[in-house]
Amino acid sequence: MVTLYDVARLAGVSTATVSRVVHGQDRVRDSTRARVLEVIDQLGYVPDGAAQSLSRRHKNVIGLVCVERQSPRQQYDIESMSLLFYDEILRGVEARIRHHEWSLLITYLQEASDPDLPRLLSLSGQVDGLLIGEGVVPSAFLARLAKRLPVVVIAGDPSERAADVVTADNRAGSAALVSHLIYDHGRRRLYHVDGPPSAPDARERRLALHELLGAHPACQLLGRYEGMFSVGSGEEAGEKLLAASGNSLPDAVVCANDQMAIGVLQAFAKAGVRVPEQVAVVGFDDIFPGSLYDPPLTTVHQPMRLLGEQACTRLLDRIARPGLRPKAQLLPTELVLRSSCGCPPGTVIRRPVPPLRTSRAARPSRTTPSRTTPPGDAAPARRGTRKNSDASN
Amino acid sequence: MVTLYDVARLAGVSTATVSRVVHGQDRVRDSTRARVLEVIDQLGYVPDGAAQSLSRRHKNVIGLVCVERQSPRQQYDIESMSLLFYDEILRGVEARIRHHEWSLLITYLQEASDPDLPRLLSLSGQVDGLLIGEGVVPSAFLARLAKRLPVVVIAGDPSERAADVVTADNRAGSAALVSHLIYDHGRRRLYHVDGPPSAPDARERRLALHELLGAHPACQLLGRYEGMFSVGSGEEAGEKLLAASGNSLPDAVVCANDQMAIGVLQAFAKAGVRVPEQVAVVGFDDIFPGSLYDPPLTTVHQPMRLLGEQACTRLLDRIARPGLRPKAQLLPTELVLRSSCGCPPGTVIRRPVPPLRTSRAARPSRTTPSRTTPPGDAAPARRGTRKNSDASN
DNA sequence: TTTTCCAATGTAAGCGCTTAGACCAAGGAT
DNA sequence: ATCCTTGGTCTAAGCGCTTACATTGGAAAA
Repeated sequence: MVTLYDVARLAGVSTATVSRVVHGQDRVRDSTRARVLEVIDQLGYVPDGAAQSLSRRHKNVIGLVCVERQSPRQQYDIESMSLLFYDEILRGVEARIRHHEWSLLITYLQEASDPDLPRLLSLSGQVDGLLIGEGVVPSAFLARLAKRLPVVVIAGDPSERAADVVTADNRAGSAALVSHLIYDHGRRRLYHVDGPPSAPDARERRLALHELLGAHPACQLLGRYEGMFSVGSGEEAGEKLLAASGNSLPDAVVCANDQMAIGVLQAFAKAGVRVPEQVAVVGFDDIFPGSLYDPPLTTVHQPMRLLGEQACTRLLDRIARPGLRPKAQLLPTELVLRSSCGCPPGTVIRRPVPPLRTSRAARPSRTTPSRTTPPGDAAPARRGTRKNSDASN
Repeated sequence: MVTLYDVARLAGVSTATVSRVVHGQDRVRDSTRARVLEVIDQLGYVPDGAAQSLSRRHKNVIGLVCVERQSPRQQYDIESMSLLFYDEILRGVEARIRHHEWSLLITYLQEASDPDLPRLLSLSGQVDGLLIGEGVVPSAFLARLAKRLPVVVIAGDPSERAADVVTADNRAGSAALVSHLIYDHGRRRLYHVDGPPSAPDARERRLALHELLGAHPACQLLGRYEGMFSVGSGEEAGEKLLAASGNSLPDAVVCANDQMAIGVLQAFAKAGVRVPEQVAVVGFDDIFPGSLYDPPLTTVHQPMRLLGEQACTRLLDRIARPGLRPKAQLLPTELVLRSSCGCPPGTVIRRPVPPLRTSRAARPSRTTPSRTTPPGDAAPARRGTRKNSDASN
């Protein structure tokens, strides 16, 4: 291994000078610089990152932790689309750091499996800051991590207080989508394919649905299935629903994400149920394949790439200036109207979703909230175009 | 920051003892261990990765470099599916290192843009080994890198000698697909939508096509379009073809990858050309959305995840035992028959592609080869099921 | 000429960790 | 009683780099 010393010796200068040449900024005589540069090139010297990190007091590396839900089953399957989420986030993060001299350390964790937490801990020794996807890491553990280094959670629970959170405005998005179903299409009898209880985004979406339902006595929730965000569980939900409801189908099936909506679509197709004529089906997230199904899926676009970018920006900021207080940042979503909701075939409308008027209600004090917002507050809210919305700080 | 010294002092032992406790293996009296562990927990001590890397003589980090073709245009577009490739590779790599204590540093580079090479170089100072996607990094530079640390190229030119290469058997896959078109569907007049000249995989695929064509005088190549692997360029290829060929369409369009095949499909759909009745269209790679188009795309499955896994395995191996000589490893592909090739609607057949009999011809001595294999050697070859095939070493 | 000043360069003290080798009891063998 | 072991622990020398501070040798100022 070629070290700084080797270069210094061969160039007949001190290590300090070589270091200065390598980093360019300091004043070094041109002739000296040229000589050193030549030796560097000749020897193929590259500074050792570990030594640099140790000497400066930071590593210039941030960690991205992707918490996968459940165990990965099939290999190359539509199931793995849940990872699509992280791929996009990754893209955003990468775009953000590309031109700064930061590196990205990436790790995938199984959902909250205990043996993984130590991995997270040791990871925290290798980076200057941590980006954690999904709010699945226990809050207590998060607090412990956040004490050591800046942490920002992506798509986590916006009421998390230990660390920064950057997440889509799930509540507003869900409200807009359900409003569309109720007001624009007159769908009254809804069925809910929910996500796992541990998922904070599913919770926000569910809350919005319930609020809207509460505000409209004419509407009713026919039932609920607790899925796991996978296509398979969506299919099961569809089959169960079909078996249970005989010939009185609901007007619409509201799914907590696109994968499950696709599963429902598949179950319906298999049973010969026509969508949206007999039932509307809507999802959430706007994953790419959703537009390719028949009928194309109506959904809410979650700005995943932007999520990654913003989270990264925030993290870099916190690393640069420690001592900031954690805050939650809500990114606006977009209603994506295609035809599975009842809109005419060929429809492709993207409609920005403004923050809810009572967005403060999205951040209840501490405990898991249950219907904190009084009914009637969750009106469609489809004017204005304010862009970002900080819930605090 | 809490250091080893802090722990040692508080526990009343030496740093050596603390270190031994942290790493578990050495003999430490139980009572001592317990005391140290307690202090560690109380202080929330986590070893500093940089210091560890410096002290042991390795970092336990491997780098994954994804070389993106062209500049990323649209945001959330089907175009970005080229990245799908890396997402799968990433998955494979991650799966491989998950249970060993390695970390993954990931970097995206613009195709061979000069200012990026220094980034690669400095990256090489932060890792123990490098995985480089696509054979787009200039071979000379690769050699320079490989002198410093183990490097394995994923999906690169199998004739590369400076570094290890792990790649799909593009030639065999392409041969199998074209044979299917010619023999099973009697398509004689072909049109080729090729990839960029810099892409080694496109070259292998092209070579197989030409060999087959050369072996069958009854078949002819009606034309060729040089695309850039994007949907857009595929669309353009389709339009150009339509404009040029009037009402004498080719029997089949062979595309160098799925994105372009999808583009062609879209152009044909727009013009009312029926696939596969009027023209067959086939792709390569088996990206996920291909199965969702109408008609579902016939293609060759490239084991991207496996590629990542194997490449990683090889890299780890080389890191463990330096001094191995670089070798190229060819991974088997799979023919994926759906209906865009002329197979009846609903067809879904996956057929393993055995290595070509003359697989040695796939590794010409040094220079860019041109038709090294004598015509007639590229027969359909559809028996046998040998699994892996090393072209050398 | 002497003094002053400053650009250019060198010296050396860490950064936090690992680990070879030294040291020390406490048995066990002789 | 003396000499070896040997398990448990400590000492201290690095790992390769950065950087505060010291040094040096002109050029400018006096």
